[in-house]
Amino acid sequence: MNTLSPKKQQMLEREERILAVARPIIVQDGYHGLSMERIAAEVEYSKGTIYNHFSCKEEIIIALAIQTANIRVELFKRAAQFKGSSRFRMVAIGYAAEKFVRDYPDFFLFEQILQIPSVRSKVSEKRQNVVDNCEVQCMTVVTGIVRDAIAAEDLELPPGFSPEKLVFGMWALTSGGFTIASSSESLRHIGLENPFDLISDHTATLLDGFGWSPLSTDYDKQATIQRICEEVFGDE
Amino acid sequence: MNTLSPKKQQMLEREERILAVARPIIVQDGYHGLSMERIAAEVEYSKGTIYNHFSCKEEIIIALAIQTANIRVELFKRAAQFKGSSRFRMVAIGYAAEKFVRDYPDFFLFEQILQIPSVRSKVSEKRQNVVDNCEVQCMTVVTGIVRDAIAAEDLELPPGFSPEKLVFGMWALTSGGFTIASSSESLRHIGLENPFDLISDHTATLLDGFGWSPLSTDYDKQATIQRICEEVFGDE
DNA sequence: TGAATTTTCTGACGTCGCGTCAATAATTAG
DNA sequence: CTAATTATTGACGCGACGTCAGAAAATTCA
Repeated sequence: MNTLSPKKQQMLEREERILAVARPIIVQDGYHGLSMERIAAEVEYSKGTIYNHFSCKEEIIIALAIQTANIRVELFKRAAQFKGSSRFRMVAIGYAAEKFVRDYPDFFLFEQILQIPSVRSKVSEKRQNVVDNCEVQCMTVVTGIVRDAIAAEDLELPPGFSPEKLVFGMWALTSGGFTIASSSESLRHIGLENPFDLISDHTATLLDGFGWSPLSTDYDKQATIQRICEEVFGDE
Repeated sequence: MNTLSPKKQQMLEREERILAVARPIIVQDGYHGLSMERIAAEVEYSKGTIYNHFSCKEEIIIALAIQTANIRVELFKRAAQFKGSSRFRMVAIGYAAEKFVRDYPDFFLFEQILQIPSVRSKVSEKRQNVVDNCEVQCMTVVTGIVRDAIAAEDLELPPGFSPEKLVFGMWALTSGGFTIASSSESLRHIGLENPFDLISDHTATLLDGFGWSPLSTDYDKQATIQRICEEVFGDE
């Protein structure tokens, strides 16, 4: 079942090596610093061989994004399993999102690059679907928690307001927040530090706005996060 | 005072022409479709002359962004002057933001491109400051409304929670929302249409979460927006 | 084992876009 | 009207892209 033909095995290994070489290049020197020639030189294969694996550098970038996107899915799934009320599980998701951004800041760079239409149009539909699917998986996990909350009567959504809509808001707030935090200088102009805490405060307020109990005023956030760290992610 | 030397005048005019030519190119063919050669050909000047105005294509993109960013500042300033309670003025801002995205969708493309570090590093600090400053101006306008709300006792923020922090949340939510709406396919996967209404609902809920009165449950949103359209933007 | 065949790898090649700069044309000053 | 200054041009060198004919390696078969 997991036995691949040694041929394919070797192929995959080399693919990993190419990605491993490409990652620091793009992290350090950005989109324009990454070139097929440079990868070929560093990985010590010819350009043609690299092209056998990836048809352009954008394809490499999305492959890097996929590696990391899978990790996020895992983090979200783990967070969703936190033993506690729906609202606390939501806090766990927030923590997972934050942890992900902290641990894999590169991902945001890849995502930004891949958002550009003229970049996106160069990558295979297959890989695009994989990233999209990762995002959908994450959102599905969160939607599940929203449904659980409704079932448990921790939350009542306005008529016609689907769980997906709530998740959209959370997603917009967090991804927008992380994007601003990671890129915009306007933040410091305005005297804000600690964007992560801020985002977490805002998601809490938004959920309060929906009346998702227990409200953020009724539980000890610090203690909850403490528990999440220990029980879900095994951090101290 | 507004008399520029005819030299400079002519210079400016040509700059406008270059930008006017570049805009549709990048809108249609994206970042990679835009090249100095192509601009030169279409504007019927030589490449060298184009380079006299803009030192690279990224510089042209940011110039395009600046044109549009100024419009947003104007929209926000106008919205802030809506005669009504602080909460309604906030709704007006939301409407302005939405109107801006509707009327100038290109701006998001430019912003996305300019967010990429390796692109950003190619543009002059001067122009970067101009865009940053536009963003800061917008946020300052909004912050002013928050302060007014506090002064009028429509809103009480938690201790240590500055108006700027609230604005950050609004900004994250709307810009994140618009970004997802404009790019991600995940939306339709999940069955969401009308992202604009959704964003507006979420901002309302977030403000409700802060207890900014009148709460969204206590006023007629449709009617308010109607008034805003007429009184602030003169739309029917 | 060794020749034949298939597969994989290679780097030179044509192309394109960038940014420069010496030469040329236009403008202004004297 | 000429000299000096300023503006414009496009050819040039460079680097990256993506391709492909041929070299090298691996595999098959007698």
